[in-house]
Amino acid sequence: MQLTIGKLAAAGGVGVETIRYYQRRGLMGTPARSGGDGWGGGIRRYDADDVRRLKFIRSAQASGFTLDEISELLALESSDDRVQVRALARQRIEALDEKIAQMTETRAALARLADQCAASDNGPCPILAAFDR
Amino acid sequence: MQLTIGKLAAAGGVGVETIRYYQRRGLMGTPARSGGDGWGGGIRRYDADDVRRLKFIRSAQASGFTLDEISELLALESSDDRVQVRALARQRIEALDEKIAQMTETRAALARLADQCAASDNGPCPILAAFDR
DNA sequence: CTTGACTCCGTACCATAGTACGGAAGCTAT
DNA sequence: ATAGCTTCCGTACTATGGTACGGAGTCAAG
Repeated sequence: MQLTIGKLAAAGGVGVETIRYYQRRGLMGTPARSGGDGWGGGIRRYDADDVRRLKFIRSAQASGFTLDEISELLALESSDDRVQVRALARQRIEALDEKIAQMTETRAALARLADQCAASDNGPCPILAAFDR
Repeated sequence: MQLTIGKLAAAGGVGVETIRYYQRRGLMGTPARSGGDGWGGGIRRYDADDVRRLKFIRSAQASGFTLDEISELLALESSDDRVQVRALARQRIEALDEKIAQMTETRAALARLADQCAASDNGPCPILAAFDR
């Protein structure tokens, strides 16, 4: 499978400029522009690994990791330091657990708000009160 | 309870500049600078409601809402439109549920990674593979 | 009644994560 | 072989959420 940057971007659901931005940030490599003969020349070609890498970046990002944190994670891909990898993974799991807990709390507060707002029929809905624990 | 902006900021765990930024954004009001006589004059005073509002902003923010979304939520505080309030609350709950699900998935992938990395003893840890569903 | 901390306000600057622009060169279908 | 889409690359601009700065005014304590 050989992809142009446009196809890669489409496969990952991002814009071409985003790929180029990730390359500048060092999150993705820039493949050699496979020279004049046979196939391609002047234009860079991407493969399934690049698609996987891109999808990884997007899902990590959707989970609240910054690009710097994702870089760190990706750097371990080519490292042999299993201790480091496990440590970082656990650290990130903890961070996620905290965020999930926070979100779950906010979710409960919003549910409370909707309930209280459905219950009474006069006066404004107690939005701030719903968040007072 | 009468607070200066500095105390309010401390109570909410933010910097003074952050409060002023929220005021500019319309997330918090700027109380009148209670004039020359009796108490205060030239300096604005805040109260417990402001602290509550500030804490609300911080927790909504920690749950991934943008300041614009928080504005929208806060605008309902003084509104009588219960239908609107409930609709918005439910919409936000759905958004949170999606984010929580995404994070839970990423958490599982990271746990998989830590496991696999602990299991085998040679070669690099399969970071990207751990995210291949 | 002065000193030193805090407030007020405008304006400028910062990091993060892109998005847009524009010219030159490459590729593809007719 | 040429029109027309893509790629390549540098540079510039955007939005979000602050943070910093500087000068003037205010307040509480000694």
